Amino acid sequence: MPPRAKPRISLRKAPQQTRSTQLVADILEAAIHVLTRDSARRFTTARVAERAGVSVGSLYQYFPNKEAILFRLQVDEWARTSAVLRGILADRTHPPEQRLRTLINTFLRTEREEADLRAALDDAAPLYRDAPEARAIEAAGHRLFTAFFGELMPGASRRERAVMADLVTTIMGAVGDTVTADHSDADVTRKATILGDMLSGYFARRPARR
Amino acid sequence: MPPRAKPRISLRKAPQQTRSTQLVADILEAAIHVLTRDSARRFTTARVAERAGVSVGSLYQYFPNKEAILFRLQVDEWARTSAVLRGILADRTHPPEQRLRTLINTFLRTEREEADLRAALDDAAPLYRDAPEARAIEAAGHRLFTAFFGELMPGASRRERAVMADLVTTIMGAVGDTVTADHSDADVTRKATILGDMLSGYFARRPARR
DNA sequence: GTAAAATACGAATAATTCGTCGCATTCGCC
DNA sequence: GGCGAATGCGACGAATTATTCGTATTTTAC
Repeated sequence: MPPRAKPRISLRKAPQQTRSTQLVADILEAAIHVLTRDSARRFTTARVAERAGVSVGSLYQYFPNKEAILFRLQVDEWARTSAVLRGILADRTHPPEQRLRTLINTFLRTEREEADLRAALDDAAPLYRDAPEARAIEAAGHRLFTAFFGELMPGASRRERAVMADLVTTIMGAVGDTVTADHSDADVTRKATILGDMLSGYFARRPARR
Repeated sequence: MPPRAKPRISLRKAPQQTRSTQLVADILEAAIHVLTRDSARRFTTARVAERAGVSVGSLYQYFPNKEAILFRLQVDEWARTSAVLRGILADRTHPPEQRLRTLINTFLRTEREEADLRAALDDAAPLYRDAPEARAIEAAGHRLFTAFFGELMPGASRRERAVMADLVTTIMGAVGDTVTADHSDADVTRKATILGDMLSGYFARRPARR
């Protein structure tokens, strides 16, 4: 296979004046609108530009391609979420298990709020997922958990912690994806509780080594 | 919203003569090839037809649209998998917990074998997922587990079992998705063991009622 | 052998798509 | 007020797409 030119996905140039800053903001807002009201399939530069009240040309001034817009939304989303999670995990005034439960609960609630956007972004994922910038985000999430598992799994090897971080990330992400806007508070709590029982139960009784 | 015309996704007409049966088979095989070698994004009726050594027109004789091909692949895949799982769960000569562990192990190994196709089908999912025929498959999987959980969670309400079936289906699916072709046997076993510990541990110590 | 049904073909069509380019307008600053 | 840089415009080119339809070929039934 020929060494494919990886598509750039970062901003083409940074907006300098206020009007262009606003323009970028408008585009992102419009992008969310198109993505959720229409669908990932109908996510089109023309549609986004029109909704934003901006011309396609202007859009391409700041975003090198369609994928870059999606990626930017994903970055912003992850920034919001990870800030919250990081705060919970770092709060050493509570024992690790409790922090884990709080994290699950908070995470699921966050996911419910952004359910529509998340679902659409997931559908569009194949478009931006392969970019190197996207990998960096995954890695960041992974590190977040791996560090925390140092507390939950005393004596575990780095490799063991990494495997667990992998698994927990996967599980939480998947369960988070099932939480839609029409889940009631009780539904979310139920799922969070079960998941909390499952994980903390596992950590408590974890076989010494295998 | 106008009552959208749902896209048909079933076969347009059944092949009758042997040559047409072969043609459909060729198309499906070619579809797998295109999906895995290329990608969901490049999955095109023209490309599939060319690879199958068949004309586009012939393709449309039997498949009403592109989505129908993808859906058919998904149906076949699920038929293979569910048959195996059903067999494991139904074998009452082993205790439920052991069956659960066997199921997880077998499932993950199955997933590894078909990893490429599965990943591509997942990417293409937005195209066929919303069809009513597709919902039926999900429901079938759900019933499979709900029934089994009657054994694992004696005394649990139907609703409780349904929630668990939901959760377990989600978790297994997600973990299965992480298993790629380059996972070693040891890797798969490790994941299966952890998942088995987690789930069966939970079932064993499940709080009486909440 | 022949007629009808089934099957196969593939060029043509109609829609969409992304991304660019040359030019017009506005801003920041002296 | 005026000048260069930043910004904004939107028609347009080039490419890809799904799907149809009129016609040609093959099979089946009698």
